[in-house]
Amino acid sequence: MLSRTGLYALQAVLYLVRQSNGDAVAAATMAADLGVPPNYLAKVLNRMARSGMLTSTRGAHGGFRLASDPGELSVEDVVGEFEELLPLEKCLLGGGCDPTSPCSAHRRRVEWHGVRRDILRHTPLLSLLGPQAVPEDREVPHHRLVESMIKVS
Amino acid sequence: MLSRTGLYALQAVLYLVRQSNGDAVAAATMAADLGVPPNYLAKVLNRMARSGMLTSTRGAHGGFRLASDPGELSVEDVVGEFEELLPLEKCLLGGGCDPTSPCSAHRRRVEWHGVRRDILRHTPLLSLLGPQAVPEDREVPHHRLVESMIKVS
DNA sequence: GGTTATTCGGACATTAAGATCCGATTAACC
DNA sequence: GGTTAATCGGATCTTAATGTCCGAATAACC
Repeated sequence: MLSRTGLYALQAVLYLVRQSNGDAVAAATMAADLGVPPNYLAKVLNRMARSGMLTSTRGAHGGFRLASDPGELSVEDVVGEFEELLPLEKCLLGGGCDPTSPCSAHRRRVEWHGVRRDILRHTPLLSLLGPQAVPEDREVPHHRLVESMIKVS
Repeated sequence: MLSRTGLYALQAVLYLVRQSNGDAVAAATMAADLGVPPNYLAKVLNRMARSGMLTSTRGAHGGFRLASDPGELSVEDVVGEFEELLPLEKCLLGGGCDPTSPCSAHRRRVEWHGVRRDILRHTPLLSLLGPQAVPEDREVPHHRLVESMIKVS
């Protein structure tokens, strides 16, 4: 469900959260610490900087910093930039139902899409760092979980 | 999370469930009805036949049939064949923790893997065909859902 | 102002998944 | 037994994601 790229983004942000002295971190050191491909991580970081999630400074002592309070971030905030799952033209069951009056299976897929986004949006980034930090842990019906795992698009 | 191939497998089995007269269905007709690439679907069906989920008969009036009662099948039964997500050598947070004494983040990932499999295993295939057919719909903690979406391996 | 450490971003390479092609085999039907 | 309709499975092509390389820009420090 998460692309490798999205996973790198998540790792990078979590890394910066754990660093949390004010220093910028160079892409190369971050990559070495995380054990991920340095040049590719650089690209991912660059993209995150352009999207406003990180700030970057060039030159000596440069690198990347979090642009905002990580306590405010959701998983979706981090990962959304890298996950394009928009179109839903085709019906899972193969009926040629058109977008204006979709069949029931079709409608469910659209729902799933929303469910997934919703869940990622409502999950605080920091909750991934430990079981202690999960505020308001809502229960989700079992079958919806499966639905959210099914690739949309 | 589901590969496209896994999705094809799911579509194919659901298609056969909905057919449900005793006739075998040719890969080509199934592909046409579902709107998926015929030659590729043929390969997927072939693999399912070899794994024992479908039976295949060659020649005229040949094609594919379900090998067993679909009511007994879980989503995992259908999809598991196509989803290899085994190794977990590396720790998400980059600490070089070894497999014998993994760090807490590492341990969580192992959990996630199990959670995902468990969920797919406990979801009846037929529950995907409509909201009516979901027996014993257990509730799952929200954060576990997110964990299960994070790509394992 | 020169040197050094870094990001920036475009061009290119690699890889795995997805998809296609086709000849060989097999079963039904005449 | 020949024809037809299907699976079988190996070889190959395509595409998108991932990953590498490198020159240019830029900021800190001497």
